[in-house]
Amino acid sequence: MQIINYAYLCCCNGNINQKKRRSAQKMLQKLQQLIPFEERAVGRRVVLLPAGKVADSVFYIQSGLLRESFVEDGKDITVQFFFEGQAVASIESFWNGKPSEVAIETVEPSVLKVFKKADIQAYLEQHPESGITIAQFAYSRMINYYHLFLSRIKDSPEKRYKLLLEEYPEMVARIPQHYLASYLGITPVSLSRIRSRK
Amino acid sequence: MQIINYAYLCCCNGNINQKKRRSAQKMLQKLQQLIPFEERAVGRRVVLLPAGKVADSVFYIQSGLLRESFVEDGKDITVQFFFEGQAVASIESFWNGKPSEVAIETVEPSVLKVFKKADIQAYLEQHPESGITIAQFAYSRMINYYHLFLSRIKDSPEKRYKLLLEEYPEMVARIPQHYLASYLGITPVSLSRIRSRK
DNA sequence: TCAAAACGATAACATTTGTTAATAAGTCAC
DNA sequence: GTGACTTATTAACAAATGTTATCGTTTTGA
Repeated sequence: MQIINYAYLCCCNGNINQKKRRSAQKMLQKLQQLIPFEERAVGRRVVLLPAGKVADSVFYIQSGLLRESFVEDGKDITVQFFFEGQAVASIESFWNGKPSEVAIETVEPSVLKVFKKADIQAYLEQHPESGITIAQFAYSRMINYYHLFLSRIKDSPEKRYKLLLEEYPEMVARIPQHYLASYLGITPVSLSRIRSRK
Repeated sequence: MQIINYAYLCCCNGNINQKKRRSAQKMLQKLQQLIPFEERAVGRRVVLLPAGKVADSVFYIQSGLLRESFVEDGKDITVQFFFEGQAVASIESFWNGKPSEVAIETVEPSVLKVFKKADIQAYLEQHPESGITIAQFAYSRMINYYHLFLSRIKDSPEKRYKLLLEEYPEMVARIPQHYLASYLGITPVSLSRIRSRK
């Protein structure tokens, strides 16, 4: 059971539906009794993990809104958003111990539960079946990025905005437009135009 | 050792450098002594796995050139190319047993070694340490898609073409231009223009 | 070998997005 | 509250790409 928990802890980021999110939250509640964590309240626009730093924590979002981003040619690009009930880490950095290519920061003031890598590792060592855990985690993350990838290359920015509006209206309503634009791969000006032409 | 082999069998797709490819090929040679396979010679434009079908094979490319693609709004979009010495499967379908979102087909006439899922599973069952194997496989695939994803959202089509020309000139030389265009996310007409203006 | 198909270049025009700038409304911190 | 900053809209123009079509050339497959 803990195996699934951990898979969810690290996997349930990305745009997931209500059912999946509730399921993941249940799992994460149990997990919080197994691995120690520290609660942390932060304001908006606080950088939790700067690009270039090695990730040593997983952030569970009690309340608030986070985003994963990077800067290329002076442009700020948003990769994903994360909401309450989800868990976030710069996964490649977290597992490799390499500097993160992406930054993680708050969009809104947030309350987080911070799990340290050392504590997670200690837990995994006590549970040898964690081999399956890691596989599930890595696999789910792969699927997540795969779908993000496909959505970017399949559709025009305009179509992607419309799909987002249909499927995740709460995202569109809540996320500042210039972040949404960088997530859609366009400029804020262009997003404003798309919105205005119906 | 077999663990790493299998990881490579499934991971060494994507644009990898010469060193990595040689290493992977060595691994795959050993692997061919462990898991039964069938050799298959096919012409160009042969669909090995149609979109919608469940993947039950991994294709090792003895010679030739394959591509992974899907059709959206009547447009044919190339996700990745695969060359000799690489192994290919529609990974999500292969592991989930779900219908594949993508098709796999030959670009050039190719000679393939076909490993059946049942044979791979039988091998994994005989080697309980395969837990690590699957993790490595899934993780590597994730990194692969992650970087494909980042390259798509970071750079303009023109910049991506130039980078491809610098890093993988053999790809540009060998792959028909209209496939390259769909890989870069543009029309053949637009690629032709980019090439002509320098 | 030869007809059909595939491929790539080019042109003309439409559409979309980027860029820069001005403006107005909203928010935050003091 | 108030001034500074942030955010979103709109306009005008530039740049890039899409769309459609034509035209040689090459390749393919029978």
